[in-house]
Amino acid sequence: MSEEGPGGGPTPAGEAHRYAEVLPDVTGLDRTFCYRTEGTAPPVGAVVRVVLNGRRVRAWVVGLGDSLPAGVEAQPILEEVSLGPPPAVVELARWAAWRFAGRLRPLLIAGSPDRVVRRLPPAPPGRTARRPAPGPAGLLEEALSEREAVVSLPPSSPRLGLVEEAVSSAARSLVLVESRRDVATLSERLRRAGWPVALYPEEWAASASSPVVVGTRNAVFAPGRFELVLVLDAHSESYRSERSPNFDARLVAAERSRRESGRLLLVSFAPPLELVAAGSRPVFCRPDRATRRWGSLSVLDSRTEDPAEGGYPSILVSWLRSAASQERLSSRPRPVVCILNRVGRARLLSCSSCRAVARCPSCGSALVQLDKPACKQLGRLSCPRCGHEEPALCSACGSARLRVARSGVSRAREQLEAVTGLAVGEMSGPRAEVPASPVVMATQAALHRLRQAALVAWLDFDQELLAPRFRAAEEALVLLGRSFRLVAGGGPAAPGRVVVRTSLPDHEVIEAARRGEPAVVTAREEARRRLLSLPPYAGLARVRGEGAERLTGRLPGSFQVTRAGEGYLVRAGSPEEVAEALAAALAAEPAGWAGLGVRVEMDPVDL
DNA sequence: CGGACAAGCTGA
DNA sequence: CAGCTTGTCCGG
Repeated sequence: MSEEGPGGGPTPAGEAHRYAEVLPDVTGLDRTFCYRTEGTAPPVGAVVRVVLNGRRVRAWVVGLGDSLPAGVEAQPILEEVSLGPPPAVVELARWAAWRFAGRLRPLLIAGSPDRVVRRLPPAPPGRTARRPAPGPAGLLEEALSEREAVVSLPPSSPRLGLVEEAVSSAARSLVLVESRRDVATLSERLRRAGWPVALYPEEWAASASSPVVVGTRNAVFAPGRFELVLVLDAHSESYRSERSPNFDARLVAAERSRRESGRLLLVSFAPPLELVAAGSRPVFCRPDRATRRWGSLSVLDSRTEDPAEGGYPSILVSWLRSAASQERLSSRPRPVVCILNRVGRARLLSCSSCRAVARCPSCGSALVQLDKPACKQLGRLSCPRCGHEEPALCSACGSARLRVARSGVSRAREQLEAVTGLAVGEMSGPRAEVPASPVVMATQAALHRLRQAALVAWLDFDQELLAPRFRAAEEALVLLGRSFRLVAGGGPAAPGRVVVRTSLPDHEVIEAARRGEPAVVTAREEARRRLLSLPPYAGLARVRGEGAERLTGRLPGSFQVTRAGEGYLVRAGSPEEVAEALAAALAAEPAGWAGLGVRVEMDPVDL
């Protein structure tokens, strides 16, 4: 906040405060203002209506006091509109705004009801469910005796029993899941098992007192106090907000459970280093090898295959065919899924006569060939970075004979159809329909869209293993875990198979998935990131926008600032140091966020 | 953000 | 110079 709130110090609850510090619900205005309260002051967090600069706007009460900053004349609060986040959640949101160097408003929105709530319903009677039988080998019992713990279970472990066991250990639990779909399925199952469940944010009012609250990332700002916060699929990137402030619900959950003296339980088949680094939280996993296994992983070494097979080795083709024919006999056939993480027709083209690679004349990156809906004119080349388009001709020699050096899904679909003799459908993009064909050629979007698969085959897993991002290994392991979850749908009687084609069959990601031991990856990552001073052993932030230079210029000399694309990368010993320095630099700015025009991305993922 | 108000552009 | 666009400033 760039302004002083009303003074007067802390006053006992219920006392009639004369002034309220208020944050208007106005984009681009991250300042608080003081208003007069009439009668009983609204509580901190309440949504009120005030007149600001002649317009009536909604605002949150973020503080209360009995005196005004000098030279300010306060107008009255017009009305109390709705309940909002309780004071402790407002404080949590303030912490998150600091930690992720962003504005408070989006976080208060995350913690507020989506429609007007005048009063909270009475707390429902205690749980009506039976006490569930203890889950896998007392694993959870041990984990639940810790303040914070990580539980590492195979991707296809059933989750209802686990959630029930966890939730029955606390009077009130917050369960965070990665997707809306998970909210729906998990809450429905819990209700069927007799648990009173509130969905966040739809049942905002009920979530203030319901014994179980289920929601996605924003639910970490749900009202009330929680004895237990349970985060499922804690490896999921969906816990990180992609909008500014790009808060990470896992870190906010950890902060919240510390503040509320509750427990935090993170469940994941591939716990990221950030969550387990340096023994910060004990990790519990199944003690025996057999129950730890993820499933059957077939690795195809692309270095030893016959080049004449064109990337579709005969053994793979026979697996695809037999899986497809087996599914044909089933009453609910599951698709056989091949994944190639490249959209479009061709991702790399070179000239057949002069061998020049097709590159963008303005930015230099490799030109790609996309499909019908994505490009205006079929066959033209386009630049994925700057959007430049040109005809499919070699810019060096003018030849029209371009060779596809690396194909995308749509070309791979045609090739796969030719090589297997089966009907192959295509699935790419976030809202692609699930094709009816027995075989599906897809990008990784399929891992989220499909519920089940008979087989998942990664046609070029090198691309994931060697992706130029520092979290590539962990991300690749998550992709394999998700693949195993897809093929596990057939139950123990019909175990699915995951196939990986790679030139790196001994890569630690492959080994971790084969043995069901994500710690193999974590151990390597720990060493590497320490060596390279990468998170969690450093704090990183990307600062972009007009004021980026100005803001980073105000950081103390101990901060390493480098240019990164159209922004600056700030590096220090820890994220908290970066957050603190950015907050200080911002406080020196008279107009705050609004006047400066900067966007800060804390702990960026795409580096 | 959005309104208020000022300064700049256009056309008869 | 009215009438409109564009820019800048500011909010309790």
